[in-house]
Amino acid sequence: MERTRVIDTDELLSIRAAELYYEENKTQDEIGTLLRLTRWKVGRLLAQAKASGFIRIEIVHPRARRLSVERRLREATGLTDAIVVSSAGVAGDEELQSRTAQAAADYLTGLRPVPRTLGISWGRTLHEVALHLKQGWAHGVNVVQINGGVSLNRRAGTAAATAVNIAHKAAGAATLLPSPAILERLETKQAIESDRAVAAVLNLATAASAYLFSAGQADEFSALVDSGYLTAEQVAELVRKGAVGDIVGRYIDSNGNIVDPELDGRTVGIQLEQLRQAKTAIAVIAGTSKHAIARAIVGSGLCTVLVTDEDTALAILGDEA
Amino acid sequence: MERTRVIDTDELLSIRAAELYYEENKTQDEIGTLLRLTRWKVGRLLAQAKASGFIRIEIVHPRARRLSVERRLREATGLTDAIVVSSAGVAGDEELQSRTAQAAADYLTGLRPVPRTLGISWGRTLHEVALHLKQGWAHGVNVVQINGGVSLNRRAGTAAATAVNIAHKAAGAATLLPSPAILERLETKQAIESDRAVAAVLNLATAASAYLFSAGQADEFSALVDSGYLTAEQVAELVRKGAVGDIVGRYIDSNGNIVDPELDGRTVGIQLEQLRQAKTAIAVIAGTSKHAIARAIVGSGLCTVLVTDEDTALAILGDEA
DNA sequence: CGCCCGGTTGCTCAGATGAGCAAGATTTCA
DNA sequence: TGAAATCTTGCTCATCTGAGCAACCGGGCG
Repeated sequence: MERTRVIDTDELLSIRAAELYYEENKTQDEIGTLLRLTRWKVGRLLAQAKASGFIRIEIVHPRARRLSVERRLREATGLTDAIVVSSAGVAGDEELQSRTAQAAADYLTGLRPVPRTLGISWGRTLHEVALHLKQGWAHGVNVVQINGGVSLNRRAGTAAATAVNIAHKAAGAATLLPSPAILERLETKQAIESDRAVAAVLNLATAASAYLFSAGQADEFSALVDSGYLTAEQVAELVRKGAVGDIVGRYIDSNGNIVDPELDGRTVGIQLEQLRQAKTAIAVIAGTSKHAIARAIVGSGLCTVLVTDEDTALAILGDEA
Repeated sequence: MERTRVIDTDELLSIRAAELYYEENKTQDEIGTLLRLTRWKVGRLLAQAKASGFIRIEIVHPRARRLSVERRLREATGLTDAIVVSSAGVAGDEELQSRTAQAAADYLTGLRPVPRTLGISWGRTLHEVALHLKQGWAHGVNVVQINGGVSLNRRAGTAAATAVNIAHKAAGAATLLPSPAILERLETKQAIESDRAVAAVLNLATAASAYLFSAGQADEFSALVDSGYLTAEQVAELVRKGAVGDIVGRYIDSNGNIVDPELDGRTVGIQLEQLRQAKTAIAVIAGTSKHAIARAIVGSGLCTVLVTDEDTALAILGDEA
């Protein structure tokens, strides 16, 4: 900290002017009289104060977005769209996730063209997005799961419920993927994928007109560990190999590459290439623990649209301060 | 927390409008086109957003003051003047004290009429005020100490140095009060007060045209404990009797009354009545631990001017939130 | 069925503000 | 020192914005 920085007279004046302008809402003219300056000088001081960052304007509201950050994200990453919710005055990660989910629901509702088929993953975040969607948010959107996980999930049915909920609220049908997320043996996985019922769903998923998914961090709190697909040790091993998190059940490193091809081979769901080639792939990611995976996803083109919180967005932009 | 509060359409619109206005700085007209509203509606939405408190404007600068809080303080307490420094983006109490001391120095520099004799107390805060004063801040201001404490002070001379420093920078003379702050026996105190040298200083102090002083909290970290005048146990006992802190060495309760008349009788310095009757009595008080004593001082008319930090000011106003 | 009333909308108009320009002040460098 | 270069100042003018007003809308009530 530079304790002894020189503060020149104009800087002080600009602060006095700002106080009178923003706190006392006097006109620049009145301030001019008070400080014995012309009103033009006051205007310039004010502009200077803004430019130096002494004036901070925050919009404090759960639905507030950070348009300037969104713009920077779009420009820096080539995303089609970026939605960044403000974290001003937020207590914890939970509130942040809720706000982000709300924003994702809003985005989905306003999405044009309306997707005929929407491929979705499952998890806490997606579940919350479903909750925030309003009845009738669209008409005739069919929903299809893009990765396995229904049966083994501890709170059985959350994954299915998410898909059904989203479809129902859009007066469409839900198609579930009746398969575990990860199988123990490659042969089992190949067998299940060749099953007509499963193959049909995967084909539908591959042909979806838009995707909506979240991502998980790579640690012992991951949903895949929680659901019993992986042990904490297995995840720790993946981390050693460079994993930063998972997306549709597949663990990737910071460059967006599959970390463990063998494991990946046993994972049921669409391929990452599908997401990379999709015209609309919406990633919804919030919370401090997901900065790394968010960065990896955006950096490697796994989504075209990112819905996230301000801190995650700034982490992606490399703006730690 | 009300999670399910209804957010009406206008509220959401006003947030969108605010984002475009403050973050993207578009004109109200442009926003109107974007949101399919007339520019008047946009203006009203913006006004509504401000009125609802969704727009927060902060001036982030070490020298920034909170004029609105100052005004409220003046109105609520009848103070002649109130100076409140912003605590926006402040790390710890130390930074807060430094800012407040700076503000006190500024106030003193601008004080009119310039006092011929300035009565001051001593302590960490006053020392820092002295440091922040600029060479030549006034011409011919004489400084006189208003309470004892020179000799016993651990870092001997700080108290004296403060007075000398302030006087020197104003091309004036310093008069020191050559006495301990508190004496062990009443007789000793009476003896020392009747000594010609001491009596003369006290007379001068009583006749000062303005006073500048700080205050101490009542706990084991008090400067009087630190200097060896009182033990931690004695202070604890004072607290039991209702003490919230000390001012010019005298402990008062939340109503501004002397807590322990016996102890007070052994304390050397001007009487609190002197401060109450003074035309200009400037109190400089900063930090979370001093909220109670600040409140007591202001509430009981012990100062005409208060220089403090935002949190302390809000505590005095009863605005915890 | 018509009327009244609170609330909202679009507008006029005056005051507030920012962009751009030319004159004046200050610094820099030969 | 002198002159060029740069910065600062005060100004004009066009635009932006808020106050206040009249018209309008929707619903309750006689």
